[in-house]
Amino acid sequence: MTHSEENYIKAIFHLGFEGLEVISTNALAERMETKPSSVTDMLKRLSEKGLVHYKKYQGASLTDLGIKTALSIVRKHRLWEVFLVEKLDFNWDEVHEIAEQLEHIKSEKLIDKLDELLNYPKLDPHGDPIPDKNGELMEAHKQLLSQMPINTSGICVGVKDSSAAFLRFLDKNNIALGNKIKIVEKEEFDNSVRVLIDHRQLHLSQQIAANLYIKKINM
Amino acid sequence: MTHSEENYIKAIFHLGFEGLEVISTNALAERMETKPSSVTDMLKRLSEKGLVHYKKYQGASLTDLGIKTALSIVRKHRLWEVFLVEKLDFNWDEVHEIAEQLEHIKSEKLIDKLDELLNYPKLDPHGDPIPDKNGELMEAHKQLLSQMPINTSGICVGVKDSSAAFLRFLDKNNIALGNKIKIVEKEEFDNSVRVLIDHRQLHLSQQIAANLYIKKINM
DNA sequence: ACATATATTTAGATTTGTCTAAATTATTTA
DNA sequence: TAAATAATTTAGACAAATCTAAATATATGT
Ligand SMILES: [Mn+2]
Ligand SMILES: [Mn+2]
Ligand SMILES: [Mn+2]
Ligand SMILES: [Mn+2]
Repeated sequence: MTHSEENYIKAIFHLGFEGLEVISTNALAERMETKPSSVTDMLKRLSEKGLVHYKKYQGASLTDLGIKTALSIVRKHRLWEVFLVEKLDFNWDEVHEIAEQLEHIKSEKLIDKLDELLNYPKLDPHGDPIPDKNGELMEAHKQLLSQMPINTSGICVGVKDSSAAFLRFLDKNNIALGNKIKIVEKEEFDNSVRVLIDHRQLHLSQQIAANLYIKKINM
Repeated sequence: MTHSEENYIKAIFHLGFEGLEVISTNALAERMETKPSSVTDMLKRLSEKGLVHYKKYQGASLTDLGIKTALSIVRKHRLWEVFLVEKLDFNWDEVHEIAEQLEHIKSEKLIDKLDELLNYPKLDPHGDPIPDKNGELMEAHKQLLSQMPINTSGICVGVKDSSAAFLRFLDKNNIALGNKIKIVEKEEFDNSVRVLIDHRQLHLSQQIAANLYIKKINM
C-alpha cells in the first residue's frame, strides 16, 4: 500500500467514526484537501484492491479488510504520538504532523517494540484510544465540554472547531490544551456553562462548550 | 525532496566515500538496483535542483548543497539505527531496512530530540560515524582487518559489508564491536588470518578479514 | 414532473519514477 | 586507426497520483 492509499483509508475510517454510514466523494475530497475527481480515481483503485465497497454515485465504505488496515494505521499513528510526547518531550499540539509521516513506516516488529517501550498505552496524547495488536479499539475517553455533567473534572484535550476565530477566542481567555477544567454550573436557559480553569471562574457559551473536547480524569 | 531523490543523493555520497571521484551512471544504477536509463533521468532532475554536478557522459558528483543534504540524511539514518538498537532492543543486523524508511521523516526537531534522547552518540551500531547537527563528520581512523600487520592489536569498530548475512556470521562467532582482536598469523596462500579474540583463537577467511574494521591500539 | 442546482464521473493532461529497446558516444582492442 | 565492445543517453511506454474542464447522474424545488 502507498502512503496515499493509507491516508485515504484512514480518512474514510475517521469519517465513518464521525457518524457517516457511507462516505460521499465530496466529503472525502474535503477531508483529503483534494478534488472530487481525484477521489473517484482513488476509490476505484481501493475498490479493486478489496479495501472499500464502492458503487458509482453511491459513495464508499470500508470492507473488513479496509477496517483492519485502517486500525493498524491508526494504531501506529497514535503510538508514535505517545512516543513523541513521552520520550521526546514534544508538546501534544506538535505531534500530529510528524505522526502523519511515521504511521507509514512498515515494520511490525518496530511497532510491537515501540508499544512495549511505551508500556502498552491505552490512549494517545489527545485522549484517543489506541487499537491493540488485534485491532480491538477502546471507546474514546474524551467528550465535548457541553456533554459533561456538573462537578466533573477533566483536561482540555482538543477542539472540534479548529477555526482561527475559535482558537483566538481560546487564546484570549487563556484556555489552552492541557488546562484542568471543572464544570461548576450549567445554565438551563442557554446551555452555557460556568467552569473553573486554573482557579479562574469562566462563563462559556453553548457554542464554546460544544467545540471543546475534555478528557475525563478521576478526582 | 522525494524519498527517491534522497536515496539517490545518499548513494552518490557513499560511492564517493568508497573512493570514486566521479560517479558513473552504471555504478549508480548497480547501487540503486535500477536501470542506467532511470539513473540518467534522475541525474538530470537532481542537476536541475542544484544537488549534483552532471554533464552528459561525464558522470556525476555532489554539489555543496548535495553534500549537505546527504549528510543530513546519513545523520538521520544512523541516529535511527542507534535508537532501534539502544531503545528497542533490535539486533544490529535488523536495523538498516527500517532506518532506510525512517531517514526520510521530515522534522528537524524530531531528529534533534532523538539525538538528545540517545545522548549524542558518535557512532552507529556498525561503527560508522554520525554527522553532527552542523554536518561535521568524524574521521574514521579505522582499517580493515585484512590490512593489519602481524602481531598488531586493535578493537573491532565496524563492518564494511553490513548485510544481515555477514552480521549474523559475526554474531554466531561471538565477534562483536568493542572486542579486542590480535593478528597472530597471516596465511599467504589464501590471505586468511588467525586472530585472538577474547582469548579465543579464530581462523578467518580473507572475505571476513576484508569486511571487518579494526581501530588500532597501542600495546 | 420538469427545470435547476448539486454531486459525481469521465476525458484528457501533467509530474514522478520507472521500464525496454534503440540510438549514440566513449573506450578498448587488434 | 578502424572495428568491436562497453557505457550512456534518448525515445517511447506505463502506473500512480494529481489536476481542470466537460459530461452525466442525482437531488431539489416549485
Ligand atoms: Mn499519513
Ligand atoms: Mn491523536
Ligand atoms: Mn531510504
Ligand atoms: Mn549503519
